[in-house]
Amino acid sequence: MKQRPYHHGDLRNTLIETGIELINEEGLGGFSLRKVAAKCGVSHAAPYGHFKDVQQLLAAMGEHVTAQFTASLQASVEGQTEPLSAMEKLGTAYIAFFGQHPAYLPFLFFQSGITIQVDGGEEDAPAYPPFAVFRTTGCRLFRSLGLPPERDGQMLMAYWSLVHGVASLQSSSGIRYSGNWQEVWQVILQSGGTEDEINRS
Amino acid sequence: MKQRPYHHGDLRNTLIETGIELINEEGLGGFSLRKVAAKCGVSHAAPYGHFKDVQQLLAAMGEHVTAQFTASLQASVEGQTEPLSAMEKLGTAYIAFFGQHPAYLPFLFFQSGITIQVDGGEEDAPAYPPFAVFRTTGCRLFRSLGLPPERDGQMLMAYWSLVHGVASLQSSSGIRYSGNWQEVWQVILQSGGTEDEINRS
DNA sequence: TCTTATATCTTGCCAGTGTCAAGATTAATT
DNA sequence: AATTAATCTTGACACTGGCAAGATATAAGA
Repeated sequence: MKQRPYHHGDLRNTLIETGIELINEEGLGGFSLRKVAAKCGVSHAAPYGHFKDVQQLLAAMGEHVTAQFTASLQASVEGQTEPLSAMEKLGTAYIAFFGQHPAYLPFLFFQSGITIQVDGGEEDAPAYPPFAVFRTTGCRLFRSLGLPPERDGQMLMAYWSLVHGVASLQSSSGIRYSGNWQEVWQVILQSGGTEDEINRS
Repeated sequence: MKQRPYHHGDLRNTLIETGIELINEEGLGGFSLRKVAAKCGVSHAAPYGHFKDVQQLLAAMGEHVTAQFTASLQASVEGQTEPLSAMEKLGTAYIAFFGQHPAYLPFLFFQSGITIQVDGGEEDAPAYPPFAVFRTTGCRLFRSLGLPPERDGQMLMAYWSLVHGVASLQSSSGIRYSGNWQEVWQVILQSGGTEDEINRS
């Protein structure tokens, strides 16, 4: 039996992955730095060599999960030729992701210190990766529907907010809605396909 | 100087209100049972006479805040004769509430153990009070637009999800969207006003 | 009124948490 | 080989939620 060497070798990454495992197993409330350290077979203060804070570990975990989230969204639209179908698949994937990982929503959006940066006009900060998938897929749809590009921002934020709201309401509180969610967020997609006048201020 | 009597007199309610104050001052992360107790001028174990858990205190606080929330929504539609305008005002009030109390969204929807019960068809459990305002206001609008009542569920959940999503994205992560939010959630309201065919499954 | 019982609050304690400081151990560099 | 730097451990501190036992005030019964 070879016991672990004094130096772990790749503790930083192991902490991140083990921390994510812990959140999936015990939820966000069951997370603690000392549990993660113990799960890695390391003393309770070892993480402080790699993260100055518990918040910093959570932020690193958040980035890791966000990358998986982005990849999941990307995969959902890969190879979709029909723009409307792609947008629907994207919404489904968004909600399914948080349905399969109930702890991720409070974790990603309230605990991990990740900041969501949508295109802010003049400030050219890197966009929030999941939103970039929305923008790519959405703009493709809007062009195919002949919508003016000026409305892209509105439509994107509307669809994103709607999908995010569905995910939140489903994931957070034990919401019971007997209807079909898919029909719900198709409401907004149908709205884009019509030629309603937009002459209210 | 009259020091407080041994028996507080109304500790249960004071704990609830002081706990809400604490959350508003220090955020959800800064909340602790002992801080609340100290703020009430009472020992750290006194709350256990009124709540078996910290979760139970949080739940009671959540109900209290939910009541305020409901009142705020109700006030926003009071006296509104135009159905569309009422629905817009309702959405604005929903988002404004969490904009003014940034700590309430994670608190209400992830921490406090309140359960959100939407009309579940056969089970006649009490509906989530804020949603009841949505239903009243929404159905009034949908009737005035001549929409079939079968679509009420979809439309209500869509609008609620959208507004909730906007509130979440705004309140949770430091989201930066340079556009006009009001235009965003009008997208979905406009969708109801048209006669698009609904013959997709 | 005096005693008893009940509700309420306090003190003291425990395990668990995040965080820091000091020391121990190993890897890297010269 | 000797020194330096990186990494991990141990021990401590203040804070947290929760429990048990005792103190105190109110209510009820004689």
